[in-house]
Amino acid sequence: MTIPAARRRGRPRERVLDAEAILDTTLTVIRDAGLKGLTMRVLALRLGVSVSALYHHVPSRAGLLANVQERFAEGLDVSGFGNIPLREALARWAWSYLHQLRRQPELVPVIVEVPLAQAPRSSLMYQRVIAGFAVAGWPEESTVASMSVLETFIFGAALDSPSPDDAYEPQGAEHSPLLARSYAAFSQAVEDQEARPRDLVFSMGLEAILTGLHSLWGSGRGWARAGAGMRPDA
Amino acid sequence: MTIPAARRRGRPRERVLDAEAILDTTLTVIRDAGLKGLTMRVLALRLGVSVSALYHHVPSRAGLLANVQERFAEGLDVSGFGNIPLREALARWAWSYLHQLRRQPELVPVIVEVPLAQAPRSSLMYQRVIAGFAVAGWPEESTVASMSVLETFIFGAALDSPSPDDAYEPQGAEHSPLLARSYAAFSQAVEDQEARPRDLVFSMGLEAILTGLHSLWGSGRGWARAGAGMRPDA
DNA sequence: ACCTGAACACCGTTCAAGT
DNA sequence: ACCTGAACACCGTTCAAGT
Repeated sequence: MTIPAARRRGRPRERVLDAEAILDTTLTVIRDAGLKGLTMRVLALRLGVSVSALYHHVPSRAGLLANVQERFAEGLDVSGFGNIPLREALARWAWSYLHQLRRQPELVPVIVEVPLAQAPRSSLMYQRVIAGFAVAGWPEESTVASMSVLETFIFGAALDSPSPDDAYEPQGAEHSPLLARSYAAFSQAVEDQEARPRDLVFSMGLEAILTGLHSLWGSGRGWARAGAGMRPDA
Repeated sequence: MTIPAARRRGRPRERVLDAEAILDTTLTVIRDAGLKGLTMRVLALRLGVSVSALYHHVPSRAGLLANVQERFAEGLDVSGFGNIPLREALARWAWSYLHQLRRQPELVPVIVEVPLAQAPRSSLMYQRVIAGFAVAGWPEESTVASMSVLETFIFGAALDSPSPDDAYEPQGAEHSPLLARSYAAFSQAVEDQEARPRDLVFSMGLEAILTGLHSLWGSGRGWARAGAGMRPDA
């Protein structure tokens, strides 16, 4: 890191910034200091400019995060759809989705909260997934909801990523032998599978969802049964 | 709202605050102004005290949020476990969980991020759920992970709550007839079921997960199959 | 012990002044 | 057009001074 050359007051002869460079540095800062650590001052410091210089290339901090979301969607693995069996293509997509969210858990709120309207490139990703369902012969009415179910599960799985692996350890276990035994049994399975707890939970949930969805839409009962889980008191 | 009587400088004759009152007002503020809107200044203003007075009853803003999490766990419906069929008890619990998160979506990060170590009362809730699995005869090694899968899905479902119902509407649909048809078919199902899109997705996911988990652990193959969804390239 | 008021070290955003 | 520096209206937290 060289000491940035002091810049005089007016417009420099060569342009110093562009949106791309700002985005790159944004991701680095988020990785290093988290979303809360992403401040315009820190960003400016890393880029060697003044804070207000950023506003010539990015409308606001929120606009910056929309760019983050766009780049994220392009990083997901949709290569399986149409090329390998759907179940494997979905697993590949889901794991890449989770993996990318886990690599930067601080991005989860960004991905979830940025409206799709501000991220047109993200919908290209969705097209690939839906097309995968269609090619595999799933009824058209089932595909959007099925994808949403998977995405919902993935978001949830990404949420507890910051927590340590022993977050499953109960607090008041000494007061409940059953709870203690259950956690011990789960820990044993984790050991046997040579996996991390959260990975085992994710793979089990993924397997259950894919199996469940298939049974739902293969049974020919469709929404009649898919809606069976409606809230009792709704 | 009466104009608060001006308070003199020293210790008042009667105590003005306590942790319970602060928690009540905290929830009100979060409901009105969101988590970002929860500032110590706003909180103090609503309570009619100075900002620094809060620190006599609460260690920090984070400590305040731990209290929020504790109260949340006590509001979940675990009444079904041990009393009605497990599948229905789980559905009741899951819907109450989701419903409470949806009522205050801003609470999601609080619930997820506050370490269980700081919320001992939350683990009482988990005990009830695990006991429900046990009574229904599920293998001990399956219960913790099964509950986690459900919780993961619930968290994910709560995340997109702030987004409007038409968030499922694609952006570039005009470029993809398939995507347009799929969304239309889903919308039709929503109309037929007289449900909101996100409710339909949740009930479908819940149904799929319960069916899938049952098939997983009823097949006698247990983790061997539950682990089948492991990341291909892991 | 419990409250007030002032202070400290931060934020995101705006804008006149410079080239 | 594009950068700087100062300003504005906010944060959470601390602490001496008061009763």
